[in-house]
Amino acid sequence: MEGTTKQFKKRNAILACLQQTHAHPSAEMVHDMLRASHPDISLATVYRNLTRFKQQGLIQSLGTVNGVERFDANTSPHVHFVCNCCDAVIDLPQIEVPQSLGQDTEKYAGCRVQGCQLTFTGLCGKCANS
Amino acid sequence: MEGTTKQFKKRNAILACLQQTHAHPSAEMVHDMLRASHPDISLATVYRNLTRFKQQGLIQSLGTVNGVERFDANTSPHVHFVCNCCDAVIDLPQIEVPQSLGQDTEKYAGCRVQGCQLTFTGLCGKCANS
DNA sequence: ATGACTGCAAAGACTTTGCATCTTT
DNA sequence: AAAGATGCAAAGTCTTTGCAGTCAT
Repeated sequence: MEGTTKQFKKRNAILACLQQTHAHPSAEMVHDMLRASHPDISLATVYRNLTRFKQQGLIQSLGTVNGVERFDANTSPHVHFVCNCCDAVIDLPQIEVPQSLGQDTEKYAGCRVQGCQLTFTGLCGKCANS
Repeated sequence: MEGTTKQFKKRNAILACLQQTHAHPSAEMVHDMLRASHPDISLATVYRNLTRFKQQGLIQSLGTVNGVERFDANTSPHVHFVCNCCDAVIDLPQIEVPQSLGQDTEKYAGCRVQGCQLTFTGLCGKCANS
């Protein structure tokens, strides 16, 4: 068979991994997660494919948390919370950034806004209670 | 004299540099800017003092832009615009993130919010017209 | 003397890249 | 055979750190 999910195609596994998790993983986290099913997958392949997916718009980067880039397969704009203690990243699909803020930005900065990212930081539930 | 601004005290020069610019510089940008007045300043000293200022709360990090950390001596929470083309960072003191969003975040994520960062991205005035 | 700050170079952490190999068409 | 994907190791960037020398008190 020649479908899109041949077992030896690691690219699909990497994308699937990102789509199935809510952990907003780093390259190394993806690598670790895939080791069970693909014992010989290399970190370079993970990096190469993450870069590719990013360029294709299949995933987005959340920027770096403690020096490490984190990724999200949910490319629709949404708000995140990052725990200062354990580096967990939590989605907040319920929250919306008022459109007017983008318009104000264009007005005040004389720029053209293409995207926006709102990130709250603090302590996640677990870390707050320990 | 023994004031706080002895010429051989580079720490003050680094902080002053950050306070006097709106460029939200990286360590290397600070280093370059200070070379004129302090020809022998080392990049390590800049990094060391930036780390120190951050810990002391004298400056804040904006996170990384294209893999390079950027700093701001304005520690009051405020919105930024980052140009995708030239990496310029622009302050938007006029814009405010509704308080309610932080409260909603605590509610939905079950977390304790300590800070928030809103960053718009796009093309700055210069890059949009060229 | 003691403690603090710095330059330099080495080390570290994260990411990218060159090359040979293997797979797929 | 040709194009593409991958592993491995080397290289590259950005940042931190160890150590010795300098300055301040």
